[in-house]
Amino acid sequence: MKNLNKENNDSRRIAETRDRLRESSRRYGKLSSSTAETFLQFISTIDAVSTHLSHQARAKGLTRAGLNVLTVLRSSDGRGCQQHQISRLLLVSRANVTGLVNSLIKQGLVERVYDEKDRRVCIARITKKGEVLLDVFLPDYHAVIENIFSGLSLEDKTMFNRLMGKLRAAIKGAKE
Amino acid sequence: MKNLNKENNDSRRIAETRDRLRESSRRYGKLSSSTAETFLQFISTIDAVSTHLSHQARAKGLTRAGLNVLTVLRSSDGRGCQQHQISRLLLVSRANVTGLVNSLIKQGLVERVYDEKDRRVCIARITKKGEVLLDVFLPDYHAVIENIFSGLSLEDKTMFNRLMGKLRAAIKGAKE
DNA sequence: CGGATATAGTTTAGGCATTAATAGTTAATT
DNA sequence: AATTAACTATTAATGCCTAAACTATATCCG
Repeated sequence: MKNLNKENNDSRRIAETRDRLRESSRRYGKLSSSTAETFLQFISTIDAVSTHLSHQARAKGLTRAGLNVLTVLRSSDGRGCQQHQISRLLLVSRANVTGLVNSLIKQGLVERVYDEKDRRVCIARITKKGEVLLDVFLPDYHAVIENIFSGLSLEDKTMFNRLMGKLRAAIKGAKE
Repeated sequence: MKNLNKENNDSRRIAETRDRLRESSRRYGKLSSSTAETFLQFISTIDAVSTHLSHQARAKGLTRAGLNVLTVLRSSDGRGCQQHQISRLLLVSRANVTGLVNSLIKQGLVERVYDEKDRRVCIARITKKGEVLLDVFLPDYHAVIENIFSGLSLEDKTMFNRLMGKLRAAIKGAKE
């Protein structure tokens, strides 16, 4: 019953957003109705996926941002990473990495080591505790992701990838 | 030349993220390679679209959050909206709406009116200045959105909508 | 009527993200 | 060798976002 209400609310919410978009499209004439609908579908889905994954992480005391940093460090195999590398890999600012690493250190999941040769850089390294946490958390997290895409056949996924590539290509084109 | 480097960097970044995902998939065995790739494509595209749209808005002194509030208020046709309605429509917390409306008021784009009948509620209403701003901004913004999806045919868009619906359905199913 | 319950909005505390300014280190140039 | 430029990381200021606690008002119902 509760779920039914939620579903109805959600459908109505999307419908109202659709109405707003259509109204704007009509007013300004710059947005085709097909694009408006596809944009709406995209935004709604991003919201849903993003919220779902954040909740999964939070339930285990993690955040998606912290998780991203941990997986980067994990894959560096003990050597650790310079913070500006993390910044580049995750497409976030260096200042943000400083903060994320600070909070991971506070949780004991990461440690900082200073480079002897180049004294500008410091290396962030995942701790044993961090590795254990990933081992416990990631299998469930991956299962959640697998489930999100479980409705898509292999052909669907190929199509999905192709469509996503087209969007990124259009954006890349617009920037040049 | 600058663009070429950027493109290469971006491709390499995505490739490295792909490697990390594959490594995790192998380690834990819960993520199929097709899902890992599709998830990567999805996340990368969300990043690109989100950054692109935010920059467009910021270039005109707007934020996407503020823009969302303004378009909701615009569509209420002078009557304005209760803040909790904005919260429900945009899927953000009431506390967040308080902050967003505050900052829009500071910019003179929105005003608060208090309800005589139910003294708990206050109505947020778009000002003339806010309407003018939308009239100036939205045509360009819509053109940007149209351009993002310009590579998709009508069939592509239909497929896109269908795939997005499947993702949301899977999430809805997981919550029940 | 009057207490329990629900609703609307704000405040507080905290996390993630940005840009701009800064300090310290290294590299390049002249 | 000294100056200049580039790079790494941090800090400060700002904005979006949340959950939870709080205030005030409205409604329900025994």
